[in-house]
Amino acid sequence: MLGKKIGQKIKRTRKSWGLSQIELAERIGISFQQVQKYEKGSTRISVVRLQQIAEALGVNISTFFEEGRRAPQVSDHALRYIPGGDPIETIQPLNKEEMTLLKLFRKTRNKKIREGIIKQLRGIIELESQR
Amino acid sequence: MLGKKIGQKIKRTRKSWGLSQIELAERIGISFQQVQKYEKGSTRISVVRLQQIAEALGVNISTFFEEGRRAPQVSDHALRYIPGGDPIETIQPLNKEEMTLLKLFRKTRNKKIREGIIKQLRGIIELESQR
DNA sequence: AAAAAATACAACCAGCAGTTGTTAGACATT
DNA sequence: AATGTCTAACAACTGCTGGTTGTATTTTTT
Repeated sequence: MLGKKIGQKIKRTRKSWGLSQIELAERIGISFQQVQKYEKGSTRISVVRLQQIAEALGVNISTFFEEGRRAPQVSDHALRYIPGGDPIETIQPLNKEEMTLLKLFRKTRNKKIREGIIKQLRGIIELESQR
Repeated sequence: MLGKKIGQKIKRTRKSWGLSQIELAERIGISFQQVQKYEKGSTRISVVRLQQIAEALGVNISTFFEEGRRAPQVSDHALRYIPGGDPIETIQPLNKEEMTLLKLFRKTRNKKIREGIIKQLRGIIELESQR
């Protein structure tokens, strides 16, 4: 199944406004049959379409993504993310371990040694990635 | 242009994790050239795709919809708040070598090994300091 | 109970999502 | 400095599917 969940939410939201498929379709400039497919989940909805739909229904687009129940478990991956970082050069904020690493690395005056550390890491990753 | 905004955010998020287009593409099972198109905004991104991308990048999908909220500049804040994490000290911008180090370090999934690297650095510094 | 409106289902087609191929620059390794 | 590797931009091709129109069925209104 494709994004069926989202389709159901579209339908629900549409109905909550008392709109028909036809009316919604007109608002976003497509055929009502296509709206059917969205709601049924038989075709993929592009992001821009969903934005149009959200606008036509007067809701925030994130509405369609919110889970009924919230899974509080987030990857520590995600924990370190800061929304809307800067242009290209931005990096993820450093966690404590990474901070330690960086400080120590900066104290290492010898260039060869720093290069060695990096080389070593490369080797380790290569090993790890061998499955 | 199409959802260019979103493409830029994808690119930014990907880079912040030090991932290449290829790596991201592999994670979601498409060609890296297609990732390019997403980032450049030359093709529409379906919602399910964006969900895959969000998952591959370890961020919530709504991240990509939030309007131009920018992360505070590092230099402006002595401390940063990371949800669920410890406060983070401000750091100097990373040079290229440090950037490389960090990327590699982050790819090292084995905790023991990361700790080993740090331990090793401590030893080296100790050696260097006794002249 | 007939008309009208809303939804469902099917078949068709053009556009584009996704592919492969090539090229070029940046880094590493010898 | 020569060579290989990794990354990314761009072009050209193609199969799939997003979107269409047409028709049938259900639900609502009068």
